[in-house]
Amino acid sequence: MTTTDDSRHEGAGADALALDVRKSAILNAVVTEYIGSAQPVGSQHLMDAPGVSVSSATIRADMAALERDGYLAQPHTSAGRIPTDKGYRFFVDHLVGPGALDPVGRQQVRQFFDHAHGEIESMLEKTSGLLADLTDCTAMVVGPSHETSTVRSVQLVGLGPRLALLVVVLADGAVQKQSIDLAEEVDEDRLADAARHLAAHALGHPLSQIQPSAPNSGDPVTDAVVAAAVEGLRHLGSSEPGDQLFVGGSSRMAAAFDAVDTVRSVLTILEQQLVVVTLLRDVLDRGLSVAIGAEHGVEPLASCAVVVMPVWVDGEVTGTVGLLGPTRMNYPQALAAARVVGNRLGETLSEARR
Amino acid sequence: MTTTDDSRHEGAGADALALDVRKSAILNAVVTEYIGSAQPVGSQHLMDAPGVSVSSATIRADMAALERDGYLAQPHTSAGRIPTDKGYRFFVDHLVGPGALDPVGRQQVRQFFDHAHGEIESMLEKTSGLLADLTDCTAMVVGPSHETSTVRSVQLVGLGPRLALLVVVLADGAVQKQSIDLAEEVDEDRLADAARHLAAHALGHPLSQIQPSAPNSGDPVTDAVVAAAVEGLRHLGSSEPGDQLFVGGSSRMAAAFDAVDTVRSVLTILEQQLVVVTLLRDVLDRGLSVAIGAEHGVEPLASCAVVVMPVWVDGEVTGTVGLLGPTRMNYPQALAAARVVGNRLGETLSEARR
DNA sequence: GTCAGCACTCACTACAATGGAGTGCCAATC
DNA sequence: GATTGGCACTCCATTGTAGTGAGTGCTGAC
Repeated sequence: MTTTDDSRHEGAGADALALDVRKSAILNAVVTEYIGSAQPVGSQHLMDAPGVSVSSATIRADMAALERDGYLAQPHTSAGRIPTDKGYRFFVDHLVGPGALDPVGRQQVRQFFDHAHGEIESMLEKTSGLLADLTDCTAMVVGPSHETSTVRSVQLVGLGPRLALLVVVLADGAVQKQSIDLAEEVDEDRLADAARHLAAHALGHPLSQIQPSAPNSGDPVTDAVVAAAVEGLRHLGSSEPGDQLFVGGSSRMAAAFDAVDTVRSVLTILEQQLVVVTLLRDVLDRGLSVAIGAEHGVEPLASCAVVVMPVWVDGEVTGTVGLLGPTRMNYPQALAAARVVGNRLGETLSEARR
Repeated sequence: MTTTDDSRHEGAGADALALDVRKSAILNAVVTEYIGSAQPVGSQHLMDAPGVSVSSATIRADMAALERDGYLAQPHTSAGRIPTDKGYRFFVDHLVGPGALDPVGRQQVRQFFDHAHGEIESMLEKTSGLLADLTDCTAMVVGPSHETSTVRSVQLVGLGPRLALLVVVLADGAVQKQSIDLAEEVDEDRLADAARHLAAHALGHPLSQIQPSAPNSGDPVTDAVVAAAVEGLRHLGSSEPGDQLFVGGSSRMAAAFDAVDTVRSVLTILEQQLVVVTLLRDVLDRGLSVAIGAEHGVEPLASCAVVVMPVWVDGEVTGTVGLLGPTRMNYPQALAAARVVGNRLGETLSEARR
């Protein structure tokens, strides 16, 4: 309870998170150093850190206090300190400024988005690669949800006597398809008829708000096709969003850990799209941009941290970019990269929409 | 040159690959044992192997000969033997019978394909997961190439005043899209006109054989749109096939090796779609179904083996299923699984096509 | 050709000794 | 009273030294 046994302390506010200026500087230095070296850092190495111009003995005392308060930990008695999850948390909350990307990275981002074009999926895929390159982390990009996007065109294409393909184009340029099994043979004219009825029923509505029953056309065969197609549309609208996740640079997880078991369990998680998408959404919903260690509640990722950034398209959050790395990841760099890429991605998508 | 110094030898054919019956049995046992245990196997453990009813001393002599001929290797002097790439090669060429999947696996495959439906991409994705589950290897599925598939429908959907989306449906059910930048504003009617002209020009032809120039319509604006769209069509036809690769179970690579470096380099390769697709095609083109170690010429995969199986759709090879594992992977199981899944996948795709 | 026996090799393990980085504590100092 | 140099202590990591055992190659007998 005596976290601030020092005279100079800044506003001992609601929670006991406030730290001595020097203790902050020490914590800052430990985290920064450990992020770089992955080795426990001792009091000697901190003497020439900025904001810490005291002897190693004093640093030791402060470090002992920081350990008591749960910000630092010791792998073993005669080792240096490493940050705990709580330590990282304080670091990202109080010690990491807004921060900008390094010039090389800025250049990379600019070049990428200047040449971004074509299909949205391949662009998102490439964006995940870019983020991974920038940060040396595994990157995740969740594509814009099409929930609110309205139907711009529907089409029925016959592929076989009893098989048709429903092709839907949404206002944001997404194309979705769904094969429709037909109860009986339907010729091209009937399909075209059905497509017209379908268009009248669905155009301008979001997929999720399409009414289950379409008005009758008078022709029972056409009506059956329309009914099947409406079912298909509704199915598209309710399908899980997992198919819009792009993971890039998963090999970087292997570079981040030296225990092959950890790598395996993390990769296993990354293969489960639903888990990843849910994780990112959860973190975002809790108003966080960083989730460290146990904070995100996915056990196999206990030694990982997640950085998320929403993607705004036309004033609405429709996508997410995320980074996954070890808890000792480079937070300032990761935050800056995620922010910049998320923003530029949002801008690019907004432009494409109009 | 005296690889067959024994009286019983089977047709000392073109190359000196023929081996003593007993030596074959020993090699077989070593490979089988090593695949299971990942430990060098010694002469003692082989005494009760099938086809080897001799003393350990005799086995030692044979193993020494097998080592001289390059089929086996010793990690160090006083260790057992492990197979070399050449040893594995002999194993798969001469010692692995056609082989069938275990009943549980067969059941899994049956169940999977009985319920396979819907979009082709998601089915291929899930197929890669199935193969990975069956074999505990990383699985790769290359989707049917759309090179020969004919255009079934083309459509132009306006997304903005100067932006249209070209949506193409191919006869095999594939949907491709390409955004088209328009030089000037074009209204819906003109787009529909252009789409009609486009359809007349392209319908029934494979994407790759669409002529660069379409007949004039009389209206210069429409013609400009058609020209841009034809350009888009041809671009789709010539685009690299990389986007049709699905990799499943990449986490299994982490379980296969205990050197984290190896895992990283293999994962890096798996992220390069073009490399993987080229690799699979190369192996197939050389008439092989297995490529071991250095045989496939991708250095970072030197400690890996690849199993490939073509996917026949309507009497034509249009896709590939592949497995990637350590050179000590379970070849009989992998071959059986790849064969069964490849066949069933081909059948399912053929059915969907008609 | 096969086999039992034997000497030999060499990774693996356990154990003690050493060095060093880092700590906590304390008395002296500013 | 916070800071500091000094000091004893802890414990990991490294090195050196057997001892063990699995496995081999060789040889002479059958």
